[in-house]
Amino acid sequence: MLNFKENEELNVLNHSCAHMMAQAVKHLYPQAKFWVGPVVEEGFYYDIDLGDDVIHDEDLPKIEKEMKKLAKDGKRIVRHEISREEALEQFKDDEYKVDLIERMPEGTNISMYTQGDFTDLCRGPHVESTKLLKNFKLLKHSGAYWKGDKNNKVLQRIYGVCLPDAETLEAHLADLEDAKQRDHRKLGKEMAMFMFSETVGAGLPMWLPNGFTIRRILADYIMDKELSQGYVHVMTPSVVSTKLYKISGHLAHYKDDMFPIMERDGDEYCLRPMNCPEHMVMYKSTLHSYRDLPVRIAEIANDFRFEAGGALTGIERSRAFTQNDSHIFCRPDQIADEIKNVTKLILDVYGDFGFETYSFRLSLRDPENKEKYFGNDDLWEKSEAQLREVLKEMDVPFYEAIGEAAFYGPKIDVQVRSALGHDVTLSTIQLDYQLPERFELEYVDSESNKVRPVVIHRAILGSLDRFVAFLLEETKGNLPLWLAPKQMVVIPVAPEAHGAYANEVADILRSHGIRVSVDARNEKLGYRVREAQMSKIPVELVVGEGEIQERSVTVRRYGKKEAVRMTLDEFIKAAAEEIRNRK
RNA sequence: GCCGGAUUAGUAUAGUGGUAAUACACAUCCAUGGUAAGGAUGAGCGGGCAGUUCAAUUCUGCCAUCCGGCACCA
Repeated sequence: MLNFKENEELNVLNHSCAHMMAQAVKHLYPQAKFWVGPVVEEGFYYDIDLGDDVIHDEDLPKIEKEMKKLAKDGKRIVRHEISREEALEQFKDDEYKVDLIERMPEGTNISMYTQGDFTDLCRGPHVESTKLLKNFKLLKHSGAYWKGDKNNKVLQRIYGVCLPDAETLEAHLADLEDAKQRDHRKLGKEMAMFMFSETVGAGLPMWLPNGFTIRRILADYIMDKELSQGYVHVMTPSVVSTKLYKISGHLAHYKDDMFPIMERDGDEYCLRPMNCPEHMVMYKSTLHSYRDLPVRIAEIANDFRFEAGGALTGIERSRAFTQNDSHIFCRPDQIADEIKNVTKLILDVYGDFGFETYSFRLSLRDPENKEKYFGNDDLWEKSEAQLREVLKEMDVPFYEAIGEAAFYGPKIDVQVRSALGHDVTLSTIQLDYQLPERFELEYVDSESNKVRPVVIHRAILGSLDRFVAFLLEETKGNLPLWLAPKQMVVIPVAPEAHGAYANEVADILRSHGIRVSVDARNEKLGYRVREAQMSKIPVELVVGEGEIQERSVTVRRYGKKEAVRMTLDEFIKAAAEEIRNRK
């Protein structure tokens, strides 16, 4: 997928196109005032104040038509500079421009770009003439809060892309269309993985047999990994007393994102939005020696968050989900090693799934906005430095993001891009000095002093839900053999004559733990083969006269045209090997 | 939550101010087969609540859900 921001040529082209779109909008909406029109990874947009007017779907073609005219007209795009004072005078009736100009240092000149009857202040650079801007498409529009603040006025935002020629534009639009085909919500429905129901409630997924099978495999997989790394697994309740969240501080900080509190017999309860506090209480229930640390408590845990309606996105972001969570209680001198181990585990797991496009993000506090966070400056700086140090030592490439920290501490997040281009967190490692303090956690050190441990929160698969969403989009629904809910189907050529052997083959495969079914319906062989291929079953085994004679099967893999006949024993050996190797 | 859009059978879509269509899936029957759709018949549909109208799936309002963004995302 193209990155319009990083590609220099596309960047200039799209920035110029944003100006041309603004010019077209000004022609159609003379009252329009313009905020900013930057280039982003997906193309360009412009934020526009249309007074009381708003953009509707049918307005985009009208704006496009006006833009075509401007591009055909081919006016030169001319740069000139004026002083800050002149600019303030010239734009004194435009509060948005005044806002932008006032941010420039006093005494500097401000550059302006003019094309025909339209002038905008802009740093540039731009293409020479609007005639280079013929191959564009307006993609979508939306309301967008001015300066990203929900208390501000909603501006009209229009998104578009501009490419150098018609062929690349067409190819890009086709790519966008392809991405929609891999949307996990579409695949999930087609493959009967999960469902939603208005009757059950918005954002509350129900896992169908196929989806549940994958979740079970994933849960087993990750718990086995964790066991091998010295974790222990626990289970804690989804409904808890609000006392717990009063201690943790979540009730003060997180209430708006929780389901409403329940009250009965004078006690208050809530659906947990996370399970950290329960693990704190569990840790605290016994006395710990410094020799016993780290204690790594893990849980496949259901959590509930009342996500804003507009945020719900299939199983990528829902209101009920299952975390692959763990809390590592350790001594300060163990932090670096523990974070390293978790990072290694993440890389190991991503390797098993063949993921290649992800990036590590060091999520830091926003120092401008300190009231959002617990704790003092020293601790924050120390924690952030510790995480940064580990990533550097491990030579893991990462970028830093200010304002993305948890309220209790900085994080290392692993970010992936969904089919529709959302940047989402899959795995996370969080360093926390706050909860141990609030829950007064302790261990006994070598001199018999009670000392506070540190907690590392971590999720490898993140939530099973989001992980499945990403897995479906990455594989386009063509799951590897070890994960496919239905791994194989046995198709007898003539059900009456060969059905018994088909059933025998299926039984033998099942005894090897393979998820298999027999399709002995009275349908033509071609029909059953087609159905097997369409439902993306990895392996299809056709058996008829010849196979019965040889005790063999004819194997055809999903998406392959050719079929290979091999003995049942050979086949089982190869298949078991493939599943064991998680291919 | 905010701005815009959408909601027609199990699924994907079409169409209309006079109660609705196509494909696949489903059911019954016939066909009994070697790698992507054998045939016939049948059943099944306008998110909810109001309003306008002789008449609403179609127009209007409210609600719900979904979609695209925005805001949010511990």
